[in-house]
Amino acid sequence: MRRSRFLINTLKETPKEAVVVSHVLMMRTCMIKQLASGIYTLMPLALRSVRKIEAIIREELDRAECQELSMPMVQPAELWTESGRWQAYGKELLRFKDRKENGYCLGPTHEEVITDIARREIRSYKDLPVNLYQIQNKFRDEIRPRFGLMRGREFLMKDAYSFDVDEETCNASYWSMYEAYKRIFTRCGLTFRPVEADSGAIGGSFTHEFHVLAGSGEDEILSCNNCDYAANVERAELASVSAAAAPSADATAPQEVHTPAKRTIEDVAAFLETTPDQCVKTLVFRAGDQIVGASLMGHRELNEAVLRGRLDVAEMDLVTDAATFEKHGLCPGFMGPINWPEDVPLFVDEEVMGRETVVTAGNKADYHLTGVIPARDIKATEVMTLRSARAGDACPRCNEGAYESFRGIEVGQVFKLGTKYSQSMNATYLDAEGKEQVMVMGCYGIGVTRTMAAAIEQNHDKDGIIWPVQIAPFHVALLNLDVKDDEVNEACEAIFKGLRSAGAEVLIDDTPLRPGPKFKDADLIGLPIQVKVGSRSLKQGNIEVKVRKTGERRTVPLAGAVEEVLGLLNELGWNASPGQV
RNA sequence: CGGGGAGUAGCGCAGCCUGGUAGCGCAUCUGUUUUGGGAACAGAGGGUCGCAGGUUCAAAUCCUGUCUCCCCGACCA
Repeated sequence: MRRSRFLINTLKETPKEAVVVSHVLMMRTCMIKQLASGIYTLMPLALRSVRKIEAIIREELDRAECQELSMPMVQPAELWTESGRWQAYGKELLRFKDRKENGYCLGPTHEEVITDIARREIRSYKDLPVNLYQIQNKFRDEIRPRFGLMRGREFLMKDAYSFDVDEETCNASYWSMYEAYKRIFTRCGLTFRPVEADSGAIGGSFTHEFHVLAGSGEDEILSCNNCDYAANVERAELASVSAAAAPSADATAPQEVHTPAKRTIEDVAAFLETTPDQCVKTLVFRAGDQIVGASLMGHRELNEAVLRGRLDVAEMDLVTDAATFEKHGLCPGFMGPINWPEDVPLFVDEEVMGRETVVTAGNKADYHLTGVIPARDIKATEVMTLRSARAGDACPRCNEGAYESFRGIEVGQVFKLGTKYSQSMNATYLDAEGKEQVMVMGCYGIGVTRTMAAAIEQNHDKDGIIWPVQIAPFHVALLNLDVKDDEVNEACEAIFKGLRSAGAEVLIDDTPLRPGPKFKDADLIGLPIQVKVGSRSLKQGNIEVKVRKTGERRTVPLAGAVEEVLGLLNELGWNASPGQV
């Protein structure tokens, strides 16, 4: 493709609405154009990369014996009423009516449609298992679309659905997809982690999320450095802490210490010449119409979701108003589990009870207590796991490793659905005894456009994108530095044809710009290999090759240029056969 | 939905307070000179100032309403 014929207007300046790197770089390279909030046109450059990702997905799913189909994006309300989601899905489901006043929605996902297909077409256990997938635009009316393609309202998704005769074969389908996903993201040239996730409302099932690791990721992931366990920090399990032994009868009582104006854990710890992990902090929340306290060690963060779940409330806020503190005799900045007001339930993290002695506040202005023995002194309404896991915590699975922390972008999820939809929509088959059975389902999603955004989040530098070769829009940027020089033009043409006949995709910069802007643009667009042909080095019979990722430059004879580039592309993983990954 | 910010040329911005009919940089087009890490000069095109009312002799500017976009939070496959 000739740059002079390719629709791409790069920007020197960053459009002000873009705040994350993938959004900025996609705007600057003319990959996407915003039409409305969370709704984008994929320009030719972006679409080429999307097609590469799709091709990898198709190859790997075909290998896993999945079948591609295409379902309508517009779906009738009746199907959603049948599954119960017309009510349950909420405002994220974009609904509308046709001229006959019939209800429709734009598909945010396709469980209803695929289950309808399955119940019509699959009648016998001999027809199972089946795995059907599509790659299609989805629409979800997100509360707050943001970050370009990272969280759009309309986005390209691969969604697959498996149907099995029972739990056991469903598990096999699930793990087959899990393995396919690992191959897909590996082949996309991405660094990722499969992460255990919470099955949420659908009890008894299991699910994994696939996260591309990137510092800008929205999710924090904890991963064991010894075994395979990895989980979103919100639901990472913790090794339980056993309570400390009861103290001897003659153990000393807590000592009251004057700590004027030392309100934060850091201040108190510093003042008392100790560390936050020796001090107990206590927070007070309003959950509905009740006030509750929560105590945990000072270096910990409270897992609010756990406390909300325990209290069975959807919302919970930190208490900040003086009136409430006063009403319960609480002293902000000096709240502790000792002398705790009886009318306020107090939940204490088990880690606190595992300590022999701790420092706490004493519910008295400007005073803390040292030498508090939790087993003797703290009267908890309930001891439970309130703390969030964090890097360094022992792994609860293997009991040998410790957690490491990563930031990740969720690009895929595999989910064992069980019979949620097959039950409600009556998707059944006849087993070998002629008895009617409910199919067992799984669903499997990959955010294709989000994967592309995540690839950029993970692979860029200050100059621009650094495309993994497998999903790069083109493989080579061929820069003609002197379009008025016939020899340079001929050399470019020869390299262009040579690379193309070897299967490499080349974007040849044949514009009459000066070399400087061409170099800047090539770095910005970030194709894996740059080939620079100019009259200066061509006089010596040479051209220059640069590897975008490493910055390495080689001067090579024109005659060997094509071979050199192909070699470098292969080193970068181009044409790696699927079996090698 | 709560809080904050912004809509003026394709992009980035100034002008608004103090009303007088729109400007700068980049980009685009023409020409000349340049040509290996975002060139210089000369010229040109392009904007109903988000939209609708109102005040006024006169509105980008003041007032009212409204729409859109972005950020933080809540929420979320």
